[in-house]
Amino acid sequence: MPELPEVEEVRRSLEPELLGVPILSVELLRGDFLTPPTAPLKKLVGHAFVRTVRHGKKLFLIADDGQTLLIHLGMSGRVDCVASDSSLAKHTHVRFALASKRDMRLRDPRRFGGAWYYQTFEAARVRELGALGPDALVVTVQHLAHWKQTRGRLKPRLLGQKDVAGLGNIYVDEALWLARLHPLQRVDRIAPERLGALVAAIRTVLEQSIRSGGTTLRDYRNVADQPGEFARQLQAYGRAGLPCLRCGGALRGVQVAGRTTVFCPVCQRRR
DNA sequence: TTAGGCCTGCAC
DNA sequence: GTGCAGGCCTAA
Repeated sequence: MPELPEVEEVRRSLEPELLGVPILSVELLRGDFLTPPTAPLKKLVGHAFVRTVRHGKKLFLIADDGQTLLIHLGMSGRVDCVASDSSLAKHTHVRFALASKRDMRLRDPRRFGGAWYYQTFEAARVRELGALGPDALVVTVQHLAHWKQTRGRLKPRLLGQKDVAGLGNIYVDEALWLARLHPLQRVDRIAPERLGALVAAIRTVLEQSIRSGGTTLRDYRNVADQPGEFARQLQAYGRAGLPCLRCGGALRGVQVAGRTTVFCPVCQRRR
């Protein structure tokens, strides 16, 4: 579900609900959703989150004393902001009651996501960002210049989060389609101008999706339970067999690194 | 580099 | 019932 645009929409829609509002109580309903499971969440009571930071698909909530909660939404995670007296939805794992008489609730049926507690934001960023590449919204050609000296295929590398952070299956396919690059293109053989096209396409696709509130295929919702509207603008993802909106040829569906992949065999030539 | 595992829900 | 799903980690 959530890739960079969806996490960004969650962040933006969460801020007005959360920032500066004192936390009245914290309830961990499912211990193994939190790392470490024994983290002193109660120490957040009396404090307020005052800042949010997103890097790739990771969302940091930073309290006024530095305590930091990292949220990763995995495949089915969501953050709900609802009245504190509203009934508890199934698969709600953490509940923050706020002085506004509203709750922030972390919910995740498949539990591929989770929450991580840190005493300080610095500790969180050291631990969480160490292995991540630059955020996909600000990645540049210079960041990818070292690809010339490395092996690997384009789509798996973009999904790996180490070169660029924030792309998942949907937006990789969209960006590759826009940049006219084949998903199995060797990264060391991408011409400089094609690399520029890739970086530009990544930014374009992500910014357009953010403007639409992200992509809702089925589950994704922002904190106010609103879906994203980018699904209708998808050019490649989910369109295998349908005509390419650029050349009219049939889009092809294949498996790449075990992931469903759609591309245009005419526009996206392998070099 | 690929396959499998982690989980649940949903379409078929 | 089977197969599949937007993520990501581990092991072979």
